[in-house]
Amino acid sequence: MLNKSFTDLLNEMAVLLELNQDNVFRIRAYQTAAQAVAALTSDIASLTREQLLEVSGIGKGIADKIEEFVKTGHVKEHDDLKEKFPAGLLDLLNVSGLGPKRARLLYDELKIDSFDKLKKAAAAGRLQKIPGFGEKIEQNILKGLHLAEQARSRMLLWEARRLVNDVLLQLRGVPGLLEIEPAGSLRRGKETVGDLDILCASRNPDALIERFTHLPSVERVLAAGATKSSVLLSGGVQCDLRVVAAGSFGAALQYFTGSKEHNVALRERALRMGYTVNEYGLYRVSDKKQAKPVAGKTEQDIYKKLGLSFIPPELRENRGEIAAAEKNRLPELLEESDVKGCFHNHTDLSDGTSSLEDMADAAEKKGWEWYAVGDHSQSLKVAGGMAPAAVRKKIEKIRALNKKRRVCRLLSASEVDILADGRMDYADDLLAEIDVVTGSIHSGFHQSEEQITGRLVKAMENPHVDCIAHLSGRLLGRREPYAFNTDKVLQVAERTGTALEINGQPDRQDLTDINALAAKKRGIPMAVSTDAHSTEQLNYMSIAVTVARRAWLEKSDILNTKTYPELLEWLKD
DNA sequence: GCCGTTTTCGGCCCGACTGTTTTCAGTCG
Repeated sequence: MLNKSFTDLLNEMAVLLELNQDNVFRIRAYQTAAQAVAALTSDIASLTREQLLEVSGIGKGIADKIEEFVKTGHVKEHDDLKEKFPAGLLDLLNVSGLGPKRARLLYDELKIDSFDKLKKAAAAGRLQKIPGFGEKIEQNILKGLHLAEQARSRMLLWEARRLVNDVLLQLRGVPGLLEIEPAGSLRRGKETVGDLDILCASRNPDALIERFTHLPSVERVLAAGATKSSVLLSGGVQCDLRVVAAGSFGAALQYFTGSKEHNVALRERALRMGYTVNEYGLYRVSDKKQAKPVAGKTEQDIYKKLGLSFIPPELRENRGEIAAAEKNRLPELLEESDVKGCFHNHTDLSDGTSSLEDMADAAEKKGWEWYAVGDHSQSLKVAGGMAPAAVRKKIEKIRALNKKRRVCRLLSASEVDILADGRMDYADDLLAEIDVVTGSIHSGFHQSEEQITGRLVKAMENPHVDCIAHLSGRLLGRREPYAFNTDKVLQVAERTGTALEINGQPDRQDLTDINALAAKKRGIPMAVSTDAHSTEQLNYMSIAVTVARRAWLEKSDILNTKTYPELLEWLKD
């Protein structure tokens, strides 16, 4: 699959073109194209020129470059640009306060092309001698340099939610506060979050900014204006606060939820309809002074005035949601309250930390109607995988427990390893006794694409395997997905009716939103799972549901929304 | 470089904050 490397190439082209001070719209076109390629599920190498040109954001120029890249592994213009600027110069753009213009100036004037040279020049006071630079900018660059060196990668959605809730709690009591809501990629439910955005409506913005910049967890104040402030929380997470009047809250929430691409498309639509939209409201273009907003108090009003049904934040990525909203054809997204149970989880019989009884109690407490209690299979020694005899004993225990339980019905489940040669880790007769069999890969990550695809296909063709867990095997920030042919695997899942899991572990989130959407298009059933290893981790269901929502999934796409009798019916099939 | 409910040419989203400057450029989101 060349898509990832080509996406990276397009993004790097955009940066290089910025340094080259190329046309800003050409630069934007490369960024848009990178987004478009990232959202494709088919390999760019497998698409015809006609198919490429159908993709919005890809025109003749980019299509040429795709063909060149597929054929030769290079793009000449990219190579030429890279030749022009030293590699270290690109790194410098990661320094906050240093954009393409200033970086270029530093390179032209002082031949600065590395963190090291930048640090020395700034410390010696040589930057402030450059026209347009001054003492403050020099100091800010030094600070930015320090931050970049201890650069924090994006945090996981789960962690971001925890951090933002902590800040919200401390701001809720500030006098004059009317509304407060997290925005940004966190509200859109992106798998990782760069920094935290919080939006408020208040009668007393000063008090809010004052409290915000003095929170105990604030390490440094980056900016503090009348309506906007940025701080660095301890641990290096940036948190931005915006304050608006109540009448603008909806417009501002829409604005700061993004995504940028969604907002650009929305504002272009607004202009075509004779409106202009900013964070304060929707205005007629003829209303030059923006005296009378047409909408602004709620997000719903903004979308309605633009002839659109309300677009849930998770869909705002400019992947066709505006066209769908126009035709009133948005999906009715899965809600966590639709979920009636979970397939994939563990107990202390393998590598979990809670007992079978405690897990079952916790599932019941979540209001679930059924719960398939799982554990690892025998090969996964590091996780205390269970031998066949232990599995049979566990099945007996579950049957006995079920006799005493009324509310949440228990089923037996197992996460069974797909071995290096594609066989399942238990014999078929045992698999037949287990209610829910989930197959997963925990070994042989470095096998070839053919081998791993073959293992997944063989597992799905086993009639006892109900579901495949964490399809790609990635761990966010730690492990790349193993090599497998997505199209082929989805094709076989469609044919065999094998379900695919959306794993809610914060560092997995696997299927990805893009693959889950591709699976939906083929009508493949999916399961949202917690993969819980303790009672608390059953709350990871919220993460799995968020991924499903980002993938446009509805109740009917998800097995967990089935009632207990419906579930038994599906398992029988 | 892309795109079309004005357009195949001429547009391309919008504003806050900061710092270096006396009206604006650069950066950021």
